Amino acid sequence: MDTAPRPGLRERKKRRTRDALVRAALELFTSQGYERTTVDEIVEAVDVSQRTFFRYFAGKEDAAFAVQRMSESHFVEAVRQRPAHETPLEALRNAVMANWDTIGEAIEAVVPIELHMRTFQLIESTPVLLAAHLCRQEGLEEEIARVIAEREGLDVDADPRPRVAVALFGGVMRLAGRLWGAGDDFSVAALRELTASHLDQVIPALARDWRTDRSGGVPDTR
Amino acid sequence: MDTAPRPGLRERKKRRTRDALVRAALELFTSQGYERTTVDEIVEAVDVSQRTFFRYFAGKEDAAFAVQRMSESHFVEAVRQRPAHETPLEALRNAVMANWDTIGEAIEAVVPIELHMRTFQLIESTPVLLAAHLCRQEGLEEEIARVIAEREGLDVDADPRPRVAVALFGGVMRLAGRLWGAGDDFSVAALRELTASHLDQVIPALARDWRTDRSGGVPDTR
DNA sequence: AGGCTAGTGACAGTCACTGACAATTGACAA
DNA sequence: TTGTCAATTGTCAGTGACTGTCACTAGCCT
Repeated sequence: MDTAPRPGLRERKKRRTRDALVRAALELFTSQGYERTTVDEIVEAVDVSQRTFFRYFAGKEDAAFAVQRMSESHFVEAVRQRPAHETPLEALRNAVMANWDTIGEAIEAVVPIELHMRTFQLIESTPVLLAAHLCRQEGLEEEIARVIAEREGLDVDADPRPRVAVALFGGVMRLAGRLWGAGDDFSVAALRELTASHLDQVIPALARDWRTDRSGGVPDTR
Repeated sequence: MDTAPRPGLRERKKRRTRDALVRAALELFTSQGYERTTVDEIVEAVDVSQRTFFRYFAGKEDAAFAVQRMSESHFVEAVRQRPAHETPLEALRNAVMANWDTIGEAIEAVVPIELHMRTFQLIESTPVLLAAHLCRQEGLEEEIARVIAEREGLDVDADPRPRVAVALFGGVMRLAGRLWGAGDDFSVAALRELTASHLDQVIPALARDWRTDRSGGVPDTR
């Protein structure tokens, strides 16, 4: 395993340009709004041609999700490496939590965490970005459903449970994210707390008897 | 209540133009692809100026969802009018089914049903449209969650169950839609069948004892 | 050193979308 | 019936995202 076999000057330069573009883009997006920021402004801040921007990113939108992508793939990996004795929802919950602790440095290498947090809110409050976010979210859920199915030795296409479990999980996560964005404490800790409390409210409810217990968080209500 | 107090020539003309634009747009989108269809092609087919198109629709995307919007608002109304004795998920299930029977004519007044079905597939297979679809879907779910909460006399913000139930329902619907699009029978009946069978598989599973019954469709699997 | 090639910039062009203003046309009253 | 008002529409010009092309620069490799 050679994770860093001397990147070479060219590679280093590319990455520096790319990171600079991401930083500039997020900084501008969060400070003056996504729509009100032009690609020209971004490339001017980094001093490269517009054409170069579009060689690094498929579009303006793509730049906004650059950091999210890191976090997401990191999360999938975290789920994959959860011990087999955990139930699916436990594994997912623990993976999110662990992710918050370990992803920090990787993000900070590109942009300040604080900027990443502001970007998160930006996405939630910008229709075009929210749409794109939900779409990639669905792709992520499909991927995770497959990981879960494999863990449990199930066939994703035959047994709907992995997908349902992941959809439920995703729904709760999204709800927590929305509430965090609507609140007034925009710290990482606050998001962590909120996520944890929501997950801890739902998971035990699913493990309990859903039929006789009416106070849990069960959808068979009347 | 006067639902049709003589629309007036002006109104009739507006509606005719709008419908023609929708028809032309969907026809072109489904036959040559959404991205590969320009607004100029659409307006040329109807023989109006491009500016007029953008006065009727917020964007190219907006035209693609014109019929969906009808169907959705019709569905919300259907849910609202379900008898109170049905459980939330029963009400949702029955509303979808009833919707398939009654929405037909309203759609046919604008575009052929068959075109609407092809549009559905188009949305599922076009990333930009899918993103927009998921976004508006989320909005719809929020609206329905409120309707359900009201039916059951609950507070949406205090009790998560309405939202969870609706999210679950939405997830199943989306899954059915995806499978239909991936299959080879593109008829309305096929989608109806698929939707029904999926719903009928999940709803009883939720009503049963989720803890002891391991074959249902329950997310607390191991 | 010198050739190879990836990465870049400059330029022109397409397409979605918008603001402004003028021309048209249905609505309605005198 | 006719004249006025207001809604609809067309024309024109402009912005901004995004793409293809081509020449050029700069790491890389022998």
